[in-house]
Amino acid sequence: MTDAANSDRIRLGNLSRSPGFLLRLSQLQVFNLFYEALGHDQLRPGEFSVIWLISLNPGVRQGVLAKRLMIKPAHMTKLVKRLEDAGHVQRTIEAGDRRAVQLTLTAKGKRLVDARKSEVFGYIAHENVRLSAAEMAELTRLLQKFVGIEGDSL
Amino acid sequence: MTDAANSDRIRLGNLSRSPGFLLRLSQLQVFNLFYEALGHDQLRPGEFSVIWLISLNPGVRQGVLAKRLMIKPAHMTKLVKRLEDAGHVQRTIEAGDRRAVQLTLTAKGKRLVDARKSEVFGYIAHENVRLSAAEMAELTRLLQKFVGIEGDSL
DNA sequence: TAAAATTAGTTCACATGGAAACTAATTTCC
DNA sequence: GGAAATTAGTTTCCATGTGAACTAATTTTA
Repeated sequence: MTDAANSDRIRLGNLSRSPGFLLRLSQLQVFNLFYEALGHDQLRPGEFSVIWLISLNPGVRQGVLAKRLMIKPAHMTKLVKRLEDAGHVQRTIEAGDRRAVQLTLTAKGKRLVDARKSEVFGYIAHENVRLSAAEMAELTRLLQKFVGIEGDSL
Repeated sequence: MTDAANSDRIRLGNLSRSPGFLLRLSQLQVFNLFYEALGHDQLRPGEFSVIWLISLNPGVRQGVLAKRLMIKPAHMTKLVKRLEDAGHVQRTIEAGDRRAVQLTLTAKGKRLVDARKSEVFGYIAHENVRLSAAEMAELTRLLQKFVGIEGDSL
């Protein structure tokens, strides 16, 4: 039973140092924490990101949002449609350029952001995580640099 | 044109410090690097992980692999079937427990691992990345700790 | 030892996200 | 000013991955 075939402890070799693999595992773990904390309602991470950015940037074009969030335009169309159907987002054809769609929050959307923001930005409690507060801060700093986000709001 | 509605520079607020968001962006970036370096053949990250682990742990059960890689059993079935159809993996019903499936590499599978491993573990060149070698090492260390992988092979 | 519970894996139906082709509006370039 | 190119967004179809229900084999328990 100490044989690799039957043990749960398997050798990872270089995979245990592979950033891609570690990022994938990390993201799955964070997703699980998110859903434990916020899954009770239907709010999903991507959806909150979108309404959050609309609340900070009212009137933003959905293409600009897609680019910043690295969501493909085709997917963004569906995401925004869901948010519109749910009554959180208002779509407006831009006056100057009738191809473009401007996004704003409805009153309901604003209430949702307000009600959930503290949970959304606080669901990674240090009790649930193997890193200290200082390590978590350093991890965040390195990830920011890795993806090219430097300041607070850019 | 400096208005949020029309600018590509949008405010992120707290999202710019959200580990979940940063992990997602990081993973997309790493995926892109992987596909630039290795996309020419059909090898995908998940598939390589599987044959890599089989090469290090011959005879491993596919359920054990699924658990370690955080792949759902239903998906693992399809993944392994693809690898079997491609002639990389051999499935064997375990003698002692006929419910279980043991995985080993074929000669072709071994050749694939050997041929690609240096690329797979080296595609994140420091030229392509905003972090120094030391920062990359620290990021890797923190991610390992975050997901609970401590030593090399566990 | 027979019935109940658990475990390993599979199948099927669905959801999530992406690529390619498309429409409509705008800009560029003779 | 009109054809060609570009841009914003949408639609359609497909690949990837998951949940739930299922089969078969094994273990537990009364």
